Amino acid sequence: MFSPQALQARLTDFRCRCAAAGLAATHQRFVIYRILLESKDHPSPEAVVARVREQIPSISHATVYKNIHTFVEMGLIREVNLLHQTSRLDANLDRHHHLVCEQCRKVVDFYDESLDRAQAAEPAPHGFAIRRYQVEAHGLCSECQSAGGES
Amino acid sequence: MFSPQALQARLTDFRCRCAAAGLAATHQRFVIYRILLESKDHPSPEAVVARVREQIPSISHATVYKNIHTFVEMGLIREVNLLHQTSRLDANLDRHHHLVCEQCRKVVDFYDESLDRAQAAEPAPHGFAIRRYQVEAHGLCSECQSAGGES
DNA sequence: ATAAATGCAAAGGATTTGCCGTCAA
DNA sequence: TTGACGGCAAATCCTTTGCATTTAT
Repeated sequence: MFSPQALQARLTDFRCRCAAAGLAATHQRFVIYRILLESKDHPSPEAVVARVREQIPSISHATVYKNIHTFVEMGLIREVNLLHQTSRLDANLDRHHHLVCEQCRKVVDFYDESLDRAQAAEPAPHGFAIRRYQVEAHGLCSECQSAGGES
Repeated sequence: MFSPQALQARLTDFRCRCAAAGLAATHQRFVIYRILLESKDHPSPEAVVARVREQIPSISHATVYKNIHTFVEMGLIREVNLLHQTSRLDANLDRHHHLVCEQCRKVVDFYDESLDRAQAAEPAPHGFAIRRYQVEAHGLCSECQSAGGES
């Protein structure tokens, strides 16, 4: 994911950001973050648990899950899939896109011709065959804005 | 989601497509599909179970879940979130997009300036505040193409 | 008649919770 | 010292599975 130098830089930043946020720089927390930085494959929390256990065999699921949440809140990492708690179904097959609320996970249809035209200039890497583009616009729905979406 | 006429048309189509696919036109199957057509909110399977139970109180989870899978395979409905089995994490905060394999759910980073420029021409509906755009390109990775991705 | 579909209940996997002991600051 | 953190185990939620019964064709 990162060059060795960039990796070092981020790990140093990490200590600062923990200090700034008033978070203890525990060994577990540090290893979990390093594993995430080194992972090129968008791992699941379970995969992170497995990788961390190679270095800290006794680490618990709870610790890994809690730290992942902390990192997301700090903005240190992101979830690729905002909507992963459950499947979400759509019987509307017309060309359209989705607004996804980062707070409450509401999904709203979004018809927009500019977005319909989104198309890559580069060929897809690794021989990946693209079938369709789907734009997700992430943000806050009006309810969550008024509720104070300072997440 | 659809006008009354469009709804009727789709329900008629539905019977034809079931017949064509050799699927029995059961009452349960029909009601599940109608609920999906009428739902404007991208419901979860659990939400579909709840709505169907207003009409068929005795319907089982298994029936709803199995039919949803059948409908997705037939292409009658789509999943908004291809990646919903588990969270997927990304420590790479650089601007980039994702290729998602419809078959094996692998996620590959995709850097492309054209996609970076994706932006709506229309204002977002319902006062939704867009924070960032994220393009997902859905298709088949090279491994799944060779394996015969005739899903 | 017969293959497919439903319903039930139990199992499975991911994630969260509460509580207690431990550690970083 | 002390509040935050880690570990454990149980609980929860979503989804799948196996099997016996019913139903559509």
